[in-house]
Amino acid sequence: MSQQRHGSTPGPVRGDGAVQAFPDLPEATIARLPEYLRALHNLGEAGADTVSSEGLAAAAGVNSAKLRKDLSHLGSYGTRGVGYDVSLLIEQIEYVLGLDQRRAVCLVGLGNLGHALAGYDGFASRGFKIVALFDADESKVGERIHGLAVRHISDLGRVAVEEKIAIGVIATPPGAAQAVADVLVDAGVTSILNFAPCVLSVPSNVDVRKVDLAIELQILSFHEHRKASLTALPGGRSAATAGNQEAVGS
Amino acid sequence: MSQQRHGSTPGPVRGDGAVQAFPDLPEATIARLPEYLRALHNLGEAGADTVSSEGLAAAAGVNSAKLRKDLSHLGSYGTRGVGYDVSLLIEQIEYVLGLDQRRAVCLVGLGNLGHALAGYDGFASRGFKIVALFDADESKVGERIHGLAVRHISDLGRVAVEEKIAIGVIATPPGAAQAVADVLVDAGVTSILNFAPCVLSVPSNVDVRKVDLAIELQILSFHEHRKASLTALPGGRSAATAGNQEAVGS
DNA sequence: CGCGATTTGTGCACGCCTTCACAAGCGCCT
DNA sequence: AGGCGCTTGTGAAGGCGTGCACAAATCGCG
Repeated sequence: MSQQRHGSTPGPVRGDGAVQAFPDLPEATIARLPEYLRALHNLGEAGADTVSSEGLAAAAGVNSAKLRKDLSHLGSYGTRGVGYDVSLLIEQIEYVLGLDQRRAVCLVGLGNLGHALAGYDGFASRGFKIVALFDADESKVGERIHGLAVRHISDLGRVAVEEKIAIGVIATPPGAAQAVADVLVDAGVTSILNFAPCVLSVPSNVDVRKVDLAIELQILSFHEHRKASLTALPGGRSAATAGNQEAVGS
Repeated sequence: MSQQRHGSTPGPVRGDGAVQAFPDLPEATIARLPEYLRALHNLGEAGADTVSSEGLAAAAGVNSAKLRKDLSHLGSYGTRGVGYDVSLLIEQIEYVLGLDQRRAVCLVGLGNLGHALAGYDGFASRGFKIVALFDADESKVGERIHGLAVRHISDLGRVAVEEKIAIGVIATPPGAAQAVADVLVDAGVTSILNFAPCVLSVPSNVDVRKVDLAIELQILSFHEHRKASLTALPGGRSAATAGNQEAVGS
């Protein structure tokens, strides 16, 4: 595979033919890279030229040691005594995440949530382009949402192949989600973002990420429950968690 | 503290006064409980009376050993040789998650996403009730969304106290999120669900969960990137000929 | 009543991730 | 040029979570 991002600076480049993609970035690291990226963009717009691991870690809400280890995993080079070059680091992370290539996204299910997702700025601004919308409801077909016409779900398979859809977003009711996933998989889609509250069965080469808004609330509810049962007890520190969330007292 | 769900079956009850809420459920377990709960509801509606750990694990998409360990953590008792009583387990999990108490939720920011969240069925169906909507845009104030009037954000603090808001949902642009969080915290809200793509600073007794749709896509993008670099190798499959090679179907 | 089939609950080992602490490296100032 | 302060990159330790494998327990049946 060619496609080395820029030949100028040294980096994790294998000069000898095979690039071997990415050795084995820890999943936890990958999940944090987008956060670093956003922080870096903010810093860049603020005029910063370089950042220390401490500064970037604070901006991203993580431990500085963790940040350094994450960046070291992807072979990124900062400069000791100085920090990281902001724009260089942005390039590197975007390359690792594959954001230098635009990926076509389709959205299936245009209920409440799907409607909002279709117009969500965050997608376009991060290099993702929604190229097709689908719904099973005939009455919705043809409707234009944020400049894109809704198609009937029976066209999903064909269009997904034609448009080289890379990522499918499922925002249907749970009952329809598995069928949609099957069609997407048949069409060669290998990444699915699932908003439907159900488990999807897919081949092992397909990645599925799930976002369930109700689950998030239930997790918060648990912590509320826990905290509430502690406030009854005496003692100052009512709900001192050994805690997950970062809590910069500022 | 009282509120022991049913005195009949033995459980994680401390007969001696202090109940001490929940010992220390692993965070990973807590995150899975809502998934189990949903699977249980499905099974219950399907007429199942009891479930084996194997069956429930399949329905929830996890390993059966993990499921058993999770349930054992909260002291739940199944019956060896039989399985778990569906309705009893539902009760237990709902109790642990604190879903037996209705928690008031407010939603701040009624853009694209906020609008959808206001009408999202998943909240109400899980026992959460959105009791107030806020936005900074004067032109939106007074508008009724799914039966609830939008109030101006300057009322947030007062209303949050009056309505005993337990959970605040932030769906504002990132620039406004921190200010909203500060107001919520001042009003005594100790749980925040943040959809804005930014880091929030809150006191350590406040729990923040973050949902960032763009991050999910970027993680998928990485895996696409990684997979794409492998398709160059033999056995590579082109999108067109992607036969549906079944994975573990149900 | 006893036995076998079945399923839960859990001790244990392994691997991943986080965190600390520090040596190595870089730039700047004198 | 040399030394000093600052920051990165990383070895090592500890904690957490996962999954295996099996003992304990319960039910049903002969």
